[in-house]
Amino acid sequence: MTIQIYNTLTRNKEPLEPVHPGRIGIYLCGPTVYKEAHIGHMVGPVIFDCIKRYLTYSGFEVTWIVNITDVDDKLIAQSQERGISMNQVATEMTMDYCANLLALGVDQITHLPKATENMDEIIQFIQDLIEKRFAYAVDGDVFFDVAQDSQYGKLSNRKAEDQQGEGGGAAAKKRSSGDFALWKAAKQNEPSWESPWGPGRPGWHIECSAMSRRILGQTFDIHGGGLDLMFPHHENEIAQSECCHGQPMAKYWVHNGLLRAGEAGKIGGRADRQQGEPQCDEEESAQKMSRSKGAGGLRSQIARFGGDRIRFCLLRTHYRSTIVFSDEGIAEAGTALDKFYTFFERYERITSTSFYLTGTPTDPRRLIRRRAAGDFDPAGDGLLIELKNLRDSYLAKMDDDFNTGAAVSDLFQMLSVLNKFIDDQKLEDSSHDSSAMASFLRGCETLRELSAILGLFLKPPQVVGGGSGDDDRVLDDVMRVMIDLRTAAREKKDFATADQIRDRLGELGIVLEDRKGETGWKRQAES
RNA sequence: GGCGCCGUAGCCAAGUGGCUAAGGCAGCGGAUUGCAAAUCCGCCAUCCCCGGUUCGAAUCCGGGCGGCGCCUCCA
Repeated sequence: MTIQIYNTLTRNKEPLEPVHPGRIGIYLCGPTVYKEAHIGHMVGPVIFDCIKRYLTYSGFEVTWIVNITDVDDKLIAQSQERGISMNQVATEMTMDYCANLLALGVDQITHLPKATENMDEIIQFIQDLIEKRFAYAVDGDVFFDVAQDSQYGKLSNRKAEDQQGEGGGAAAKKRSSGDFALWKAAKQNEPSWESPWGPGRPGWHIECSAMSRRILGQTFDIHGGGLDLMFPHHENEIAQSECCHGQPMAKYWVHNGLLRAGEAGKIGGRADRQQGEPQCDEEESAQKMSRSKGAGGLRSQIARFGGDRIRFCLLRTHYRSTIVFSDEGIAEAGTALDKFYTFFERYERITSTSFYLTGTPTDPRRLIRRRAAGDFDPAGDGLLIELKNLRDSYLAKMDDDFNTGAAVSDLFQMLSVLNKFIDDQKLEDSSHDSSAMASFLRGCETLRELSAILGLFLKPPQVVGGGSGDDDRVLDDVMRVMIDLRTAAREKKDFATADQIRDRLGELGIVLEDRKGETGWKRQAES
């Protein structure tokens, strides 16, 4: 019943015990907003969105921070390249980032603090470190003195010497190569802030130490980020914060696996490997998203496939493992999710209400029933006993380090159970038993409850294809005509004509479904 | 070179000491259907290789082989 959480710091699962009972603070390293977000940037936010939902569901009051790095070398480079201010670049890309988050259903973030809006806190933090002799200023730069930190490297199991940090001119100023910049003196024409060491800007790591302290305190519960940030970024955050405060920065360090762009075919060997054919092509190998061409296509991908589908692709795998993100994977997720969408249509025909409104008294964002509230007594009802077992199984998996990949299977099983119940009880006929209907409705609430934890099915999928509402209304009218004509043909046993209509529509991506007494239609999912 | 991860069915993917190894996609057989679609039922893996620990291992240890990440301000 206690939630277990994997802690990178100890390389073990540990029971989640908050610093302050009943409350949990989460800090997730967010993006540097210098260009459009890509799908790889969404992995952390999506999994942490689920984690927050689940913790809230489990009774905790959760504060979740995602920082926005809006001052940085790459931002400066972009602004110079585009001839606009750094602030303008940052504003544009922050909006892009947030738009993508919302499209994927990530709406649980409490604060999105920006580095540039926390300069006082950052400067104060650096001053504290200098006073405590963990940092030193040289010609307008300030460096962290790694040699003073006996604990350095405990997160990633590395030594200070491994940290290269700033090269070039900065290297000469450092006491040792492992030292890293807390403050960088401004060069010509660079945006800068006044400080005790002269005009400059913060180094990469310090904003996280400063902002997490301001909002969450000196020691907070969960610090997250991609696996690639473990070293040097998180290691340096720990060094700064723990040297400054003399207490742990975060209790649990949670790292999500990275995404790779999947390519069909054999994976080629490493370039630096000597043996074997030297001719295998790098083209073939799956590659990490961050530097690949996958960037930029995110918004169109979400528009094309729908946020739930992308989200499902990310949640069907355990968050700590690598996700291979491929076209085939998206297509497969589409087929899998269609089972749910088909069920929701069925639900609507039976109940005349939208599944998306089930158990949602108010704002869909708040659609998190408390765990205790969702519990129920099956009271000997066969359907409810099955669903209760699946619910228990699901919750046990989520309790075990947020195992969304495993939990998903219970959702599919619930779907089968509910579909079977509809078939067996003939709920689609008018003559069904009212107590069966009551069980059904209760069962659907559980499906709603559990899928909401993953942030799935919170709203209907947008109509794929992007027609305006008017177009859709016209299309629906036209489809009525087609269906009427076909129905007439079928009644005359003119199946050749009926099948021709269905086949031709099929070529257009429209699927007809003959049910008792009526024929429905829908568009085939985009793949 | 240093640190770390992974190898489960045609594909994706849970499971990390003990019931018949989840679930999804694809496929096959059946129910249903005028035929389909949707839905339901059934079938479909002994877990990269070798050795060890154990009453018992996909799960622990050792050794191979193979894939991947970080060590470059990339989530």
